[in-house]
Amino acid sequence: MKHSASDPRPPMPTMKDVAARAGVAVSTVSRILNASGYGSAETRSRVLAASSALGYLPSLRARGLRQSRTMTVGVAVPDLGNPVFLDYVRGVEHTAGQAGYAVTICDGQASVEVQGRQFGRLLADRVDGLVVIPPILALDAVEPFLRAGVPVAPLAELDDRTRVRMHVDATLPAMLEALRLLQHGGHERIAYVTRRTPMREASLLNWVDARVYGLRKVGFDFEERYILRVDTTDDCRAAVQRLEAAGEGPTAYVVSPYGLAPRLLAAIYDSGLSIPADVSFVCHGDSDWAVAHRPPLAVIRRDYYAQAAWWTRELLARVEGDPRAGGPVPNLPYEFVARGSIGPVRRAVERPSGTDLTTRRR
Amino acid sequence: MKHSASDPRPPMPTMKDVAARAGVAVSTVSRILNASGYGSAETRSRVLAASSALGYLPSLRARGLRQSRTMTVGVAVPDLGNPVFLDYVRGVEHTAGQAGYAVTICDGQASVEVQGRQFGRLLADRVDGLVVIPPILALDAVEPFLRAGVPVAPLAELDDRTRVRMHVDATLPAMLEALRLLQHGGHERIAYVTRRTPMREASLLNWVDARVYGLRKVGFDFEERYILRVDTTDDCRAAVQRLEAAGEGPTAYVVSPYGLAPRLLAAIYDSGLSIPADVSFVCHGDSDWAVAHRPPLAVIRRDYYAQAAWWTRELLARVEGDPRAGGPVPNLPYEFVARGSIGPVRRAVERPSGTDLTTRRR
DNA sequence: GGGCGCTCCGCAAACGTTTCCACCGCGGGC
DNA sequence: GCCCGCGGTGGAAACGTTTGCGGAGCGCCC
Repeated sequence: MKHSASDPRPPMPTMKDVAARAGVAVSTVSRILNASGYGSAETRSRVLAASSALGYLPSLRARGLRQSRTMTVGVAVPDLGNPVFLDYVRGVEHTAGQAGYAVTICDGQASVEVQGRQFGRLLADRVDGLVVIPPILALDAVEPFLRAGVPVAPLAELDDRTRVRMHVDATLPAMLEALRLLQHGGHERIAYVTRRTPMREASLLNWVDARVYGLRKVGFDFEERYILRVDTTDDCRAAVQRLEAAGEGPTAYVVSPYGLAPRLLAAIYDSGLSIPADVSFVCHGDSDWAVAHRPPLAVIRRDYYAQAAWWTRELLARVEGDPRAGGPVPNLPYEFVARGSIGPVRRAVERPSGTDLTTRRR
Repeated sequence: MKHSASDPRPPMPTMKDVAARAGVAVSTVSRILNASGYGSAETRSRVLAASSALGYLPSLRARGLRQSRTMTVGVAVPDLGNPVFLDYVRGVEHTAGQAGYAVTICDGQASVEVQGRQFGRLLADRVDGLVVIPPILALDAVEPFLRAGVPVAPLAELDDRTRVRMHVDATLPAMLEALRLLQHGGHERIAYVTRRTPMREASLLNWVDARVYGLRKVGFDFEERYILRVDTTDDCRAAVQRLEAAGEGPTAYVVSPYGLAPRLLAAIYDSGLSIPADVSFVCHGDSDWAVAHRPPLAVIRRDYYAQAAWWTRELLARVEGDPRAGGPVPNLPYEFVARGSIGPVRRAVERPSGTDLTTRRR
């Protein structure tokens, strides 16, 4: 596969060109451009002049080939569509950038295959390290990094026995706080809303329900019928209406993945319910939209930026060969923010189940 | 700057290793791994076996160095925080991926400097092409690409005379449609809400106000006092309250950059106004949140995915040396979606200006 | 005055690929 | 029987850097 005949693309100037123009050897150019105080003032200025005159830009490929290090780390996010992950990415970008590393963003697009391909590319590109934001989709594709000795910061614990990932979910205390507040307000029928089709199929038990299990361990248990697994807005509508029709509508909803919040919200409204009079509402992930909502939505939020920053520092330490233990993951700030969408239970009149709930708006 | 002493990182297997293990020359390995039908069945299987046994992965840096092409295109987005840009990115990712190209995402983080650095890196990395999503922040940093003959798809027209960018904003007809509907509903005091600090300072006139000017050309003119330039939620509150206090509150708001919609919404509610009874509301960029809102928000949306896909195809055609004119940018679908947030003007009673508008919620 | 160290610089070897060229054996057409 | 072509393979050059090594020039101390 060659270029078409018409290919007058002027090749970029190389170090040899600079050397020729300045009348020195390439090695001299290299050293002057890289080392800080090298060469006589005269040659240095000549080289610098030649370099900028030609618009010279060193080839990172050649450099990376020669040196072992590429000064690049990858960050793999499951799905850029979720703003939560953007916070992570920014955390990685900033701390890595500050340390002089470039960052390659890999958007997994919620697909195991896509992320797998990206991992392969990252490794083939010889990145110095990799930050993987949970949930890790292509878990198997992480292995080659470890074998090649490339440091990986999974932001999670890899359970070596089962090869599945247990996420270090520090939001549990905040969730518990929210649930306690709800219970205190008299709520008993609390629904937990999560994805139906998890991003990574195999991890259904370990990721999607991690919070449910985690909460069970610390003393809070959702009723099985109040665990709603939904994807689309229609799913939400169906789930809500089914419960309402059965006369056992929840008095509060806790929704887990960020993207589900607006969908469930629409479903609740479409069922004729109002917040917080009929149902209370808590979701994960703060945003301007949550604040702009009326009533403002109570949220559970966490400083993902700081979390990513910490892990990135830990990763870079390993990259630089400093095997400092790093210690346990620091307790990063999480927060439950109570807002107007939470109120005391008030389901005085159970509406007749025959009520028309199927009113759709366009 | 060397590695620390402890650096037992096992080097990744190279093609030489594979060759040695299979008992052939490196050139043979290369050809077998790349060309489709090469070599005797016997050697081929031996090489393949050796390759996978060693977990061999070709070094893209070396390959890119040897060949002129890197099979990589960059996509530069001004700010990943805006979901609109995510659609663009996905469009580029998919079409480029389908053509066998890898995509490097560059998040400009709404900063001229950051994007400038990223452009430099992209060029130093010798990408085959670059898709830049408007607004282009580091316009000057595009120049080196052109000089180096690297194709660039700016998704916009570059005005060679002034070196500033005129964005091809096909949403104008949709905006006009929305405005006509508002006017038809009796609205006369229509506010236009946009950023105060544009991402790229120099392009204030050319980007931020492009829509205002564009509309003026087709016959719609905003009053100057109704052009609101805001950044934060507090800005929004101040702007709204100032107009309200002066007794000249707008009866409709049209908000331009995506991120501003929820902030202005909060400001409107905080001023005690309700939608659409007091004011109508239209914003750019559809989302689940806009639909979940009550009333649902009218939006102006466009198929950015398709737009990005078209430009990517055009770019790749140039990369492959096919200088097909490509013709004019196809008319990509845009849409004005009228929803409940738009209603007829009804400001029967002008509320007394002494009303307490400063009620804040936490 | 000779050796020594220091600065400035050039040569050449790597890094891991791809690819041009040459070599070899072999079958087929003349 | 000879030559040509061809499939299979190896050797080596090249891509653009970095870097170890060594040579040249020069000042300085003993």
